[in-house]
Amino acid sequence: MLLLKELPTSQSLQKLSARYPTINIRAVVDFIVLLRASSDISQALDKLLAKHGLLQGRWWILILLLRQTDYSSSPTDLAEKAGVTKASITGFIDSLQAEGLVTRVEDPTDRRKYVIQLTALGLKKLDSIVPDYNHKISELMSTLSLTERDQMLSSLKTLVSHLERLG
Amino acid sequence: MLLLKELPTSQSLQKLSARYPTINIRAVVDFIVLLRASSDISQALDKLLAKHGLLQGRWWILILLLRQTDYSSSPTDLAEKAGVTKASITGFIDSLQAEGLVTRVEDPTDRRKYVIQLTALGLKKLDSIVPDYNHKISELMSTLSLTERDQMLSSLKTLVSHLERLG
DNA sequence: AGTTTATTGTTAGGTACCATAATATTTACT
DNA sequence: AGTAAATATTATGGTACCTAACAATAAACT
Repeated sequence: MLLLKELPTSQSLQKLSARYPTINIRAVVDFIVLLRASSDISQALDKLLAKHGLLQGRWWILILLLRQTDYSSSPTDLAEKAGVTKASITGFIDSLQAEGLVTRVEDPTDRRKYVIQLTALGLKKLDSIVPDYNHKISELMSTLSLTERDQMLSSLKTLVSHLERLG
Repeated sequence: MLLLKELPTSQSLQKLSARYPTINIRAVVDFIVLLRASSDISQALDKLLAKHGLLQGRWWILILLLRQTDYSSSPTDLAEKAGVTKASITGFIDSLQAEGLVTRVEDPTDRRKYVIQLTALGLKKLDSIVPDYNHKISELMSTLSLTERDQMLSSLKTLVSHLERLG
């Protein structure tokens, strides 16, 4: 998603303030700095996954399967847990199946259903990524103390719980 | 971007820990909570903009133009400040121009160049959005004290400055 | 038992947001 | 004058979504 690299300068803020006198500059700047940082972190994760030949969509589907008993789940369940439509899940499954990382297994009790399951190859792939992923995430997060992390996450949760103020 | 709605449960974490004993659970959970919050905030902004008939890409281009003297800038400059390629900018400009929000003005001194400028309609559109946007962002951010915001942003900046640890 | 309703997953078609590579035009350099 | 560099666009393609319509099946109702 497009997001400005260039944060507002004091000059451009003065300009904005002149045209929109009621603006709360501090709030608007804080907000964009927050968005910018979030986006940078997400993009860094993209880059890490790309090194392992994965993209975010497929990655999170694999992680969801890893969490399940038998490493398997239904498309509907995956859709709910991933927060996308079933139609979107179909695409991800197609792509993962094409690489042999998951299979569609027919449900014996209900012929409408499929069980999506990690293959041995899929699990092997995760084994080759997750330890490295864990280590790097741990390295990154350890640049903050536990207290700082608590405070940061607590603030973020406060914001999230008030997001209806934007709508 | 796909991002899990479903955060890990203690059960799934135990499972993960069994398979990957070196995992730093706290770090991995903190990281996904951070991503989840960031994504929620970004999506809430999408929703706010959608109400005004805009999407993030076009919105940020308009904001960039608003910051410039004469509300105008070159495609190359916009590309740099937005952090996308010039080819991508061409698409955004096409779309904005189709709605009459910006114009392409030929540069009199260099016939390769165009100046992208907000139209009166574009400015009117911003005038109809920005005060509302400002007010809502201000409302949202005011759920945190200035100190909390400072701490949160400072922590985020620390993380961003160490992102090379992921790569 | 037969009909309607609901559920499951896929397909079809479309949009937004990006990238790379190739191209045309124009300017700058030597 | 000839080559190199810069500017913007087009062409092409990929990822990540969506909605709406569909086919198959199962469940509920009468």
